[in-house]
Order: sequence, then structure tokens, then C-alpha cells
Amino acid sequence: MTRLSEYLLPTEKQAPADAEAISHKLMVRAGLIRQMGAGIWTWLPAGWRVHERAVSIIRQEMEAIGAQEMLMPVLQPAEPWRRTGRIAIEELFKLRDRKDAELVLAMTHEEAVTSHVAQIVRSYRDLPLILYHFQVKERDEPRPRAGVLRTREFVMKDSYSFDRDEQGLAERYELHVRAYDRIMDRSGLRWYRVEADVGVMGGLGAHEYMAPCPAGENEVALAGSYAANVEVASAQPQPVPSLEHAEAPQSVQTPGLTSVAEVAGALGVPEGALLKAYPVVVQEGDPAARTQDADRPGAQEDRPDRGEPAQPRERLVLVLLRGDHRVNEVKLAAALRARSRPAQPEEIAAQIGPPGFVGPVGLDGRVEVLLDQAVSEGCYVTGANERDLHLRGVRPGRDFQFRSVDVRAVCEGDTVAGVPVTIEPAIEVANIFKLGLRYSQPLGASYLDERGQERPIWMGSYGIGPARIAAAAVEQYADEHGISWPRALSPFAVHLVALGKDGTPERQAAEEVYEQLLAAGVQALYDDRDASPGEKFADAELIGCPLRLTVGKRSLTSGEIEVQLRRGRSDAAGLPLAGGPGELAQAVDALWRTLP
RNA sequence: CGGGGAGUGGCGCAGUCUGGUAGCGCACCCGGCUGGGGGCCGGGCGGUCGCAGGUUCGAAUCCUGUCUCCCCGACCA
Repeated sequence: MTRLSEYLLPTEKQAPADAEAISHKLMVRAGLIRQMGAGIWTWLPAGWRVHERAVSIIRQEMEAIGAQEMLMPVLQPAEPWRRTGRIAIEELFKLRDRKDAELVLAMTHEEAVTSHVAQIVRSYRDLPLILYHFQVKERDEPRPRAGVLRTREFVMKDSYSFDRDEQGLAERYELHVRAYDRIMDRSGLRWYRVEADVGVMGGLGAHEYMAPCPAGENEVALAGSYAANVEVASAQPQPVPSLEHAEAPQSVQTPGLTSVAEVAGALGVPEGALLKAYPVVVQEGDPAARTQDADRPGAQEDRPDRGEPAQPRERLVLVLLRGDHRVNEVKLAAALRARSRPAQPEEIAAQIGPPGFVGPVGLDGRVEVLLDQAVSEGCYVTGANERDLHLRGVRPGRDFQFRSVDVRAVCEGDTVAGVPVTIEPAIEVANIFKLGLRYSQPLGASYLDERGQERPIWMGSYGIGPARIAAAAVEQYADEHGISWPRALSPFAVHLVALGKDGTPERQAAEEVYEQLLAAGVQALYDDRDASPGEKFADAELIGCPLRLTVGKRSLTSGEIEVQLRRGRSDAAGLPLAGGPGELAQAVDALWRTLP
């Protein structure tokens, strides 16, 4: 029973003043969500219907690959989190009960599911296994933002696979790839499956499902069939004209010129002819170190380092890359296999040279030099490690030793297999991760094989956020009038607008149409309010159901229900007002199938 | 954590500089008109001005402290 006169669907003309993202503004305006605190949101009835549409698609596809639904608690004892080392994660909410026992609010459920599997699964006969649930996740995000896009509490479908070996894990992973591909397609989103960062400790593989949209927090590098998170993307750089060959580096005066742009300008060379120095302090063995992925179901933090926390060892490293390129921190972390921070000016001055004039020549191995692999053979300009001096004609390999790494951020115009790279912002709506033994080992999840040999269980984890699917759909398809749902996510199939006052013949006709739709099981939102036509139409477009039916005086004379498609706001052929039983519903259904 | 901004009725805002009866639009309630694109007229309800303390005859306004929210960045799914 969804008569707008009785349904809680509080539309607003004006968006909240502090809203920035399209989905934030529109989902609030359309009465789908309301805020309770920073990153804490309520789903109102119509919004929850959208959420549950996404949930239902996900559930169907999970069942289709043989996954078994269950439910694990959000409130958990801290102990398993201590075992896996994830107790150290700052985003993890920690609390104590009245007996002063330590508890946490789960941010994902590896600890829970693995603890259970460790107790229950004994034999290779119990494997493989895919378990999943839809459950609230709690994360003390440093900066929630953009409505429902990044929140501190949200529902996630997380599934976990358990296999006897790496091969089995690969199979379970592939099943999830196919299920997730189908979920994305069915939800109606534009999406990419991209290569993802596997973390400092090096995972076995990870992908993210990205929905491109303006409010996206991630960036995706695209080139033909290539798609990767810019955090891990690699590409061919655009070439730069090389400097003339020099037998040896020569000093050049560069008084006060400390930036790449200044030096290149003064010497009359392209920025790419310089080698930019980026001194970093590597924090090896830092127990607090962890990957970028701490909040994913596939999170792969630093090894727990049970027992005494290791002392972090700090070591200065000089990273060199082409002057027109930028360091990618995630790739740098991967190359170093450790956390790092930019070096302080005092540290640079003490161990290399005056900041702004730093270079690789003459370090004699005192400081390790990492050279980005985008730097091709040839001569370059570098800092001279003396105030107001640079060196021209520096040749890597001849004038300094280095280790080659890939730490450069790809940029637009790079190429992959000859195709230029474009970079798009995108929302990460899902991710899948080969965990390997990351959780099974600390939590003791093992099985006995055919020969009675105890072996660790190979795990994968797979997360997907229904709220982000909803928000991404709003972002991708909204126009100046409001939301335009893909039919798979729309809170209602049909938005029926009744014109005319209560008691008029046209209103009576609308009532009958509504009854017919209801009887046929068509999910309809019926606007029976005593409001002006303009208001009703504006609300219909704001709410964004793909199909709008209008019954007014005109319908009585023409004998037709007017039909308008939300996408493109185009009119479709009318439907007969007085058809036989079920005829209307059938016609609506037929039309529905043609919608995006 | 760094930078910036904002808390005044359900939403959007003015008033704060220069202390003196809390105001506007929308929404809401009542009555009437209108009835195919947020319509019109009349009458209403609703606010401890985020919170605490201070200054003052008097504080939304000045001072101190504090809480909350938003944006950018850092960080992070």
C-alpha cells in the first residue's frame, strides 16, 4: 500500500546547504535518506526499498555460485582481533563492557568467520566453502563524506571463501568475479573491474569494481581494455626530447632555483629533462604499518608481529623520477615493501645536501637511490647537492648507481599498448581479494588432507556495498530534474500520478488504475495527494521511477493513460484506460522490459 | 591531524560588525479560489538563536571555553 498521501517520503525543494555531491543532495531531496551524525545515516522507506533491490540482486547472484547466507555479529570480543593484529587499526571502534572486557565493533568479518571455520571445518571433505552475510560494518572513518558514499556505518555483503589450496582459491575467486560482473550488469551501472593494490605485504591478487562518477574518491586509469586503479596503474610515458650527450656532468649556476619548473625554465629544457629528487624516510618493521586496504574485507595489514613489537628502523632513500612526473605513494609503498614518509628538510640537509638542490651524484652508496623506470637512457639535469648548483649531463648508471622501480603516477596521455590513457574519478562499489593464509594462520583455520596431513585453509574475501551501488546509480544517471533510476534499483516500478481533486471522475479512474496495478503485483507509487499537478510531476521526476503514468481529465476523453519515461523525460505511447482484467499490468510489464 | 567554513522554527536564509520587542521565503495547520508543470488570497501554529560560563541594566549580537556539522587536504573502503 503505497499511497503518497500516507507514505513517508519527505521530498524537499532545497538540498541541505552543506551537501556537495549529486547523490548526497538528491537522495536527501528525494526523501530517501536522512542524516543523524557525521557519516551516520538513516534510510527512509523509499530509500530502503532501493537498498533492498541491490541486496536482492546480490543475494541471487551469491546463491547462484553456491554461497551460503548466514549472519555474524557486529559486537565482538577483541581477542581474535588481537590475534590477527587488526586491533591496531585506528578505524576499528573499540569499547568495554560493564565487566571491563574489551570489545570491538566489526569493520569486516574475517575474524568471526575464520574463527568459526577453524572450529567447524576439520577435513578436506568440508571444503570448498563460501559463506556470506549482509551485515552492518562500523568504521571510525577520519573523514566521512558525500552522504551515503562514505559513512562510518553501512551495510556490506561480505563473503568468504575457504579452499584447500591456492588453486581452489583461484576457482572461488573466479566464481566471484563472474557473480560480481553479473551484479554490476544487472544493477544497471556503468562499471569497470580494475586491478587493485594488494598492499604492502603483497597479496595474491585483488580487483575493485569501480563505478565512474563525478563524486568518486578513486581514480581509474583507462586505455582500451586496460583498466586499473591509478594507485597501481602502469603505462608508457610520453617521451621527452633528450639532452645532448655529455661525457661528464657539468655544474650550472641555479641561484635560488629550487623547483623543477624554475630550473627547467632557466636552463631552457623541458621539465622531463630533469630528474626530480624525492627523499623519503622508510620505516621498516613499523608495527603500525599497514596497507591502504585496512577497511576492505580483503584487508591485508602488516603481519601481526606477535610478541615484542619490532623497533621501526628508519632509513633515508632518494627516489628519482622524471621532472614532469609525480610519485605515486601506493606504488612507492609497494616498491619499498614498507611504509615511508617524505623526509624533513633537516634530514635531507644532514644526509644528502641542501633541500632544493638534491641529486644522486656523489652519494657513494650512503643513501640508496631508486630510479623510476620511466626514466629512459640519456642525460639529465639533477641537483648538485650544493647550494645554488645543478648538474647537467648526468647519466644514470654511469654517474650514479640505482635500483630501478616503478613508482610513478600515470597521467593522461600516457599509453598502454599504444592507446592513450584517460583518468576518471570513480566510486569503489565492490572489491575482491585473495587473502591466502593471512587470517587462517593466526586464527588456526586448518584441515586434514587425504593423508591425514594438517594444512592451512586458503581464503578469499569479497565485499560489496549496496549503498554505494544506489549512490553510484544516482550519480551516474541524475539530470537537472532529479534522480533517474535504472529499473533494477528503482524503489517503485511505476509512479502513478492522479490529477484532479478527490471525488472527481478522473480521480476515480486513477483509483481504479491503482487497484489494477496492485492486484497484478506491479510495484506502484500512487500520488493521490491533494496537490497541484506541477508539484506532483516535479516530485515524480525527483524521485526518479523509470515509468510515470498520468491519469487526468485528458485520460477520460482520450481513453488513454499517459506514459512518460523518466530517462530522457520522453513520452511513450499511451495505455488503454479501460482494458480487460490484467491487460494494463501486462502492458506495463511489456514496457518495463524495454527500459534500461 | 592541517587548512577553511557553518550552527537562528522541518528546509533554505537574514539579523551579529555597531548589544535594546527574533525576522523572511518555502513547508506545515485552518478557510476559500484554482486544477496538466512547484498556482493565488486570507488567517494561524512553530524558535532555550548548538551548549556552558562570563561581561552588561540588558546578549542571537561582546569575551572565554566547549560540542557538533560541512568542505579541501592528509589518511582511508
